[in-house]
Amino acid sequence: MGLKTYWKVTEDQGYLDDLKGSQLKEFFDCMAPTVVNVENKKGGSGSGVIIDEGRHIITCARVLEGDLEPTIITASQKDGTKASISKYDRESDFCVLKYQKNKDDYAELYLGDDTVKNIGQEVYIISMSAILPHVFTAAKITGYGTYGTLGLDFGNKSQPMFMVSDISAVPGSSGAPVFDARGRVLGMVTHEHLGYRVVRKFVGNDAASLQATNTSMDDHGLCHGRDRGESSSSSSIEIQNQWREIQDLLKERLITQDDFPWKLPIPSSSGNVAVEEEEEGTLLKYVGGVDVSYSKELDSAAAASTAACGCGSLVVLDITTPTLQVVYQDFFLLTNFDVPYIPSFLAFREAPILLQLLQKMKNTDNPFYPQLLLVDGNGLLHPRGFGLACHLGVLANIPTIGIGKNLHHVDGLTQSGVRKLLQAKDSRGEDFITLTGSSGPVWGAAMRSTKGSCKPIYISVGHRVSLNTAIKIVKMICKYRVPEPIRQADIRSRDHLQKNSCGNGGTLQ
DNA sequence: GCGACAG
DNA sequence: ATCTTGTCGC
Ligand SMILES: [Mg+2]
Repeated sequence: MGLKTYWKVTEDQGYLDDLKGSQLKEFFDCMAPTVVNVENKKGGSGSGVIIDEGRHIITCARVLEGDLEPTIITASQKDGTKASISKYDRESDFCVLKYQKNKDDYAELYLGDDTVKNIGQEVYIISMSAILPHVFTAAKITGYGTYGTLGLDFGNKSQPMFMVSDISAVPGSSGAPVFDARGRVLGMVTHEHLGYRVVRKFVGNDAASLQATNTSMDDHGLCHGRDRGESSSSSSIEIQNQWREIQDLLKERLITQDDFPWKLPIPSSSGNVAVEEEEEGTLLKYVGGVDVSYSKELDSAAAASTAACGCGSLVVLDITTPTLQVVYQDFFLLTNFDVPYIPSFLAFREAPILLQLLQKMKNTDNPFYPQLLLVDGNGLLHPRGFGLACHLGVLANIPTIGIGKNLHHVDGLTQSGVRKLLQAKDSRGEDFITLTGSSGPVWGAAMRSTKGSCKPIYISVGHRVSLNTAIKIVKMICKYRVPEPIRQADIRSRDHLQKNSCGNGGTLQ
């Protein structure tokens, strides 16, 4: 019995690597004994984690539903034991329990406010419901904020939170610990919101709470991260400043050169796809497309508000087939979606949904996981050079290309100006122009993807694919004006939303 | 100050 | 993005 941590994980430039293969099971076997089930007398239950030798458990306050003597099931106490409450803070949804029998393994709390720099990091959630054995999920940190900035009308508005993508809506995961790859507890699961989980972060302030409850600071693992004064407000300006900060941070991880393990198929003059000699290395075969469709919320409760319902889609096409066959599709339905669209902040509306779809494929080791992702939205062609395509690429660490169907006016570029240049170029046989802003840099390219159309599409670098390569690839996957992966994602998400959204659930054949 | 502004 | 009918042309 003692402190459990997982040390086999490697680190790269200060970032923990994701757990791979057999590490996942090892990690689970190592950390699961620290996770307990908490059941209240009303029959409601959630999870918690043991944090010291003194048999203290952290869980979220709402799990108790007012019960002052919940029942705990631990790895060594399968039949349950009563616990008392050492600390209860409804405002920040934080609760410390103490139980008497046995000593169990415990986990280390990570009290830090540097989660911000870890957006994109993979985290691991273990929950324990009353009946099931421990349940394990890998997820990614997709954003951060506070109760206020996340739009949650509950408790202390400045309580730091972060969001994780998480596919399994496991009952009993409230209060479940969210571990980093080392097995340190970064936070605990609280709400589900807009299709992802909200995690209450543990920060420096919580150390004081723990000391006040006689938890022994010496014999339990407490390690402090870099703390920063937490100030927040939920005004639109403040949220946009926070979002800008996230974009600037993530941009440091952006790669704008070719950096991928596959090779491009070279279209031969006969029209068939020929291989650039059978060299070593895989060919590009699976290209993904993502999109989100929306419609008005029909639900009576939310009808008057701005809330909408939506459907995110991820499709994968086999580009080695002449018809560009769709070999995979998945959808994510949303209800009560009220994150606004604000120009240049599209990623904060759509990325959490799309990341979740990617994470689901990754967690299930799906053989069609895309080697490249085309994104319905710009990459570098963005006021701060970090549009949705960059955002998704960095967070999911996947090569991406940004596709815009309209021009986002940046650095003096205008629709009409672009079209004039394109017409001039057209007479010289070229079908694209590079978009050079009035301040110098190249933001992307405008391309006539169909012979007849005068309205171009806008291609820009997302992540790990250069502009030249992006143009080559887009040219080979355009059946119509909009590149086929995006076109399919668009068509299928709208179709799926129409057939499965509010009011239509299950009533259609 | 005003307009423009991916999806 | 969504709400929407017809209409023009290949
Ligand atoms: Mg779209």
